[in-house]
Amino acid sequence: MANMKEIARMAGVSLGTVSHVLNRSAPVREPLRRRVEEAVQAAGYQPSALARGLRRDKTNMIGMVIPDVTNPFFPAVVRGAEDTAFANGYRLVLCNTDNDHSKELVHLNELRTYLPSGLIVIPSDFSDLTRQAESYQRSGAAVVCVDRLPRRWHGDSVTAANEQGAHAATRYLIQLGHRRIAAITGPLHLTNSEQRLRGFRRAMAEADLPIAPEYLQESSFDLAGGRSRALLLLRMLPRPTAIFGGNDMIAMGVLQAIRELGLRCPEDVSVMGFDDLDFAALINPPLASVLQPGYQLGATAARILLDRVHGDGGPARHIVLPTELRIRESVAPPRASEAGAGKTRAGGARAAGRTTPRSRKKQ
Amino acid sequence: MANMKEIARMAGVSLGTVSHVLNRSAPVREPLRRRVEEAVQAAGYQPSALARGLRRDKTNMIGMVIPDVTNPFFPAVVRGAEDTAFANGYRLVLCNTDNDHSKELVHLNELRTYLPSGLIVIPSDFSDLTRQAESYQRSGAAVVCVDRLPRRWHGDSVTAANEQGAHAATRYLIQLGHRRIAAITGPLHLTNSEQRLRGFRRAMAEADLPIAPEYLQESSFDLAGGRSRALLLLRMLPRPTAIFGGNDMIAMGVLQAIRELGLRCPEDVSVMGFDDLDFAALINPPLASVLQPGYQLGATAARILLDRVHGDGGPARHIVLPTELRIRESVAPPRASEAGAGKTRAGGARAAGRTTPRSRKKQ
DNA sequence: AGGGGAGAATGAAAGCATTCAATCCAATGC
DNA sequence: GCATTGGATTGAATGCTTTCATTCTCCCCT
Repeated sequence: MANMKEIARMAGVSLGTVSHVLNRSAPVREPLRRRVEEAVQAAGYQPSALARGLRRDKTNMIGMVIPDVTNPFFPAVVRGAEDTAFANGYRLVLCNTDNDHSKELVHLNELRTYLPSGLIVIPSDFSDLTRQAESYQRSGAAVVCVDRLPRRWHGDSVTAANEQGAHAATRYLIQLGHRRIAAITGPLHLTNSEQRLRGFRRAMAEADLPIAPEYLQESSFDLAGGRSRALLLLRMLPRPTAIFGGNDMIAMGVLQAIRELGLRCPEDVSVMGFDDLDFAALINPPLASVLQPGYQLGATAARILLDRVHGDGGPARHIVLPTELRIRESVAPPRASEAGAGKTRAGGARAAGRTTPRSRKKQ
Repeated sequence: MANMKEIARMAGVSLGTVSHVLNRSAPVREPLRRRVEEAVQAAGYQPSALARGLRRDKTNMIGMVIPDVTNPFFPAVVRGAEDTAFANGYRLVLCNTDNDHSKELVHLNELRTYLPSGLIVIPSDFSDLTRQAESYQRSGAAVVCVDRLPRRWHGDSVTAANEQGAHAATRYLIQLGHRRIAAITGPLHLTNSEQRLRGFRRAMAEADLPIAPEYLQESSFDLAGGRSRALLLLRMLPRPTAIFGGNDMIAMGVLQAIRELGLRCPEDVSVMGFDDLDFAALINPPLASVLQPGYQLGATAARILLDRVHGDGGPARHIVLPTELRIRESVAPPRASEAGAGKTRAGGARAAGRTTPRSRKKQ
């Protein structure tokens, strides 16, 4: 492919002029500009992204570092980021960390050599991002943190309203009449898990409901963890009438455990998830959940990053996107014999969440 | 960050020597080599990927062009490719085309300016990849096609055994005693859809079963399409006793339609999917499906690409990875009154597929 | 008509690593 | 002991674009 010198020769102008036409970095008078544009057309010339990046000390790449694309929640975040980046001429380099902070470190170090404009990171467990980000920022690259934060993070971040979401979900269960509500949280060293737990606790406290310590189980964010903790919970006496899962995978595990024990959802146990993954509405019974706007999370992170690239030097922004309760058939009032004494039967609760159909997958 | 000249100065050697130490491109005697390595350490030096790529006319990036990460089948492919690429020092630039060939074209053109080592592409509808790939290959970049092929594709490819998979699935339904089997295919301009249909037809032909034309429905690869086609099929008289979906999303739509009409699966209608997405085993009833090795698809594509980069100039490779039947509760023999006259009740059929638990998601 | 100045165009330098032809050295062979 | 050979080392050239100091034009004003 032709290079810029070639174009300059063809158009009979200097290198600088070609560059100025290409980048609008200086006014170029009509006749020259036209000649350059025609030469570019004729040669099918495209500037080398490498040479450009080398010279400018910055490329239009954005490093996207996430635990695992294969995890059903993350693709939406990636897609949101990619769309926004793409629309602005930026490209995403995708890195999976498997939640391993040493693998994350490798990616972070490697990525630097490409001089990306910035990084969008969903931190791994025990991430060292805070320190790494400093060196990026020193070299003018922006770093935005998404979904969960590493310890001591003070930079830009975009997260979901985990606490509110969990609070609303728990409150809904309480309004339905549940009193013995258990929770299976995700790993509590993750800020999002911890926030969800806090929301759960707050709702329970506000209703003056005690939380039996054994009703609080910590699990990994997966189906197996949810299932095993649910098996424990479901065998306790008295048995909880509702279980709040730290995410939808956990909730799926709960549903599985319920089936295995010959119990029924929602008749015997109500189940609430978190994330509202696509399949939540599709399973049987449809899973009530707290919608987390994955796409928006990614898109917003990219937006902030681009603002930084374009010179926004303001203080760190901490965007918290609203969550939304999606009520579905996996939650129902407890059996009459179980209903909280004196509690009304969730008169207004039904209005708290609406079920909106979602489906737009194509292959 | 320091550059190579700096390192050369620190180590008291020439630029060339530093380069040779870094790339093992020529032997360097111990004392010098040590001095260079120490200088690299001390300065925390990392070569600039941009300068390197510029000089070598090739970077260690791989363009990964897919329809949509958000589509549940693709993340596994991406992950397979990323793992293999990463293990060999390559990085993935992710591009979503939304199945739009003009968007694909934009990506393909843009990507070129990064001088990637190659491209892994799941072609969009009506992709112009065949032509684009030529120009890549001329410049020494490899292009590998995955999952489906654009028209007239003669380059490297990695696909699943779509025909065999569909054949095995259909044969299984037949062996269960079904005779009126309908199929809802994906878009038939996609090679994978078409191959699955061919497998379906072959199995039916081999059993001397006719296929009523109205039992063959074409749909988009999504839930809505599957649902609407299923509603048509389920209202036909005689009603099919089994429906084979072109992928799992379509099959999900079928299940939904069945429920809506007050029918039951598998008692009234058996349902078979294709892909074996993670949720297939988790829904109710668990969905029988044809496992497509998404991760392997991606990993193999990356493997081939790397071989090409390392100089494999052999003829185009067309890898076809085996699919595997996953029998689950969504399929069962038809009601006794429906069973094909003279057909045995699928004695050996049960052995044809085994259900293996799969779950390893973490967040 | 001459001087000044704004705007346009130029081209060399910079940014960084790789490669190759040339040089250097030591050891081997005769 | 000298020439030859092969391996080790060097440094200039290269790839491509952006930037900036400089030069050039042309117009306006006095």
